Amino acid sequence: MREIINIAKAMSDPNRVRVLLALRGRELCVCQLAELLDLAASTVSKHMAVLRQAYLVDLRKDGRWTYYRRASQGAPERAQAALRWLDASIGDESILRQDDDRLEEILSKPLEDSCART
Amino acid sequence: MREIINIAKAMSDPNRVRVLLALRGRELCVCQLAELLDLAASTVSKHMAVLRQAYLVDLRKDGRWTYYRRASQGAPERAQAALRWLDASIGDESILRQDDDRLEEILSKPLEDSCART
DNA sequence: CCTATATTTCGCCATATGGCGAAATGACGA
DNA sequence: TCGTCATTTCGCCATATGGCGAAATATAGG
Repeated sequence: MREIINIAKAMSDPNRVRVLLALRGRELCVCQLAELLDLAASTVSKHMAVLRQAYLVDLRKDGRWTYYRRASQGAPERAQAALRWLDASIGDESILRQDDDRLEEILSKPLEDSCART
Repeated sequence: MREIINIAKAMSDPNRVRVLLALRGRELCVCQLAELLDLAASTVSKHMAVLRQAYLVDLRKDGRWTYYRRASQGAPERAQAALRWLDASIGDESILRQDDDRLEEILSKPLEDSCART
């Protein structure tokens, strides 16, 4: 029950859903996510902790950077199934298309442009 | 997106999850649910409005009573899929077994015993 | 019409949540 | 060792949420 609630809570915020969708097929670091969502890094960090507690994302630390990616095979089936549900249920919305465009731009430039942008 | 969020929010409260599980294969009226959860009827009513807005439950009015049941075929696929996810993901927990027992008892007695219990 | 009763709506309160900036932490490179 | 920078943690604020009881609504039955 606790796990179900954690997953549902994690998915009940628009910014966290946008993160999960942005992480389809790639990993992103906190400052890239912060730029995408236009939120403070501390806020993104808090969101990622919620997603992690639900086992929806995993992290990989590389030097100063923390890269988040979607939960993999090792994750509880509940969490994997929730991600499949999200992917199957999400519609075609302008904000998501905007995120896709924005992401492409973010990924095409050096990391320093996303981080260190005070 | 809005719909995804509504569904996730609806499933992010323990009492609402208990309701959804109690409604597997049957319909229940507000006072039966209130007795099961040991909550005020007004609180249950509010919970049911949240579930309804997410298209997870439907209602049928019969005289003074309002019976709620799980969303049927007519409901959005997103909602049906969410219920399937819940059923598949929920574990075997003592509170749920207690609910099952409690429900059996509630259903075995006349409706008046659940309602009008001021 | 009047009463009883099931439900919903309305106010209210306590707690949870999401946002920020500042401070703490950890790693890199000089 | 020191400074820089990405991230997290902390403290704060505004709003959302879940709970209740009282009042409003709706229906059954005198």
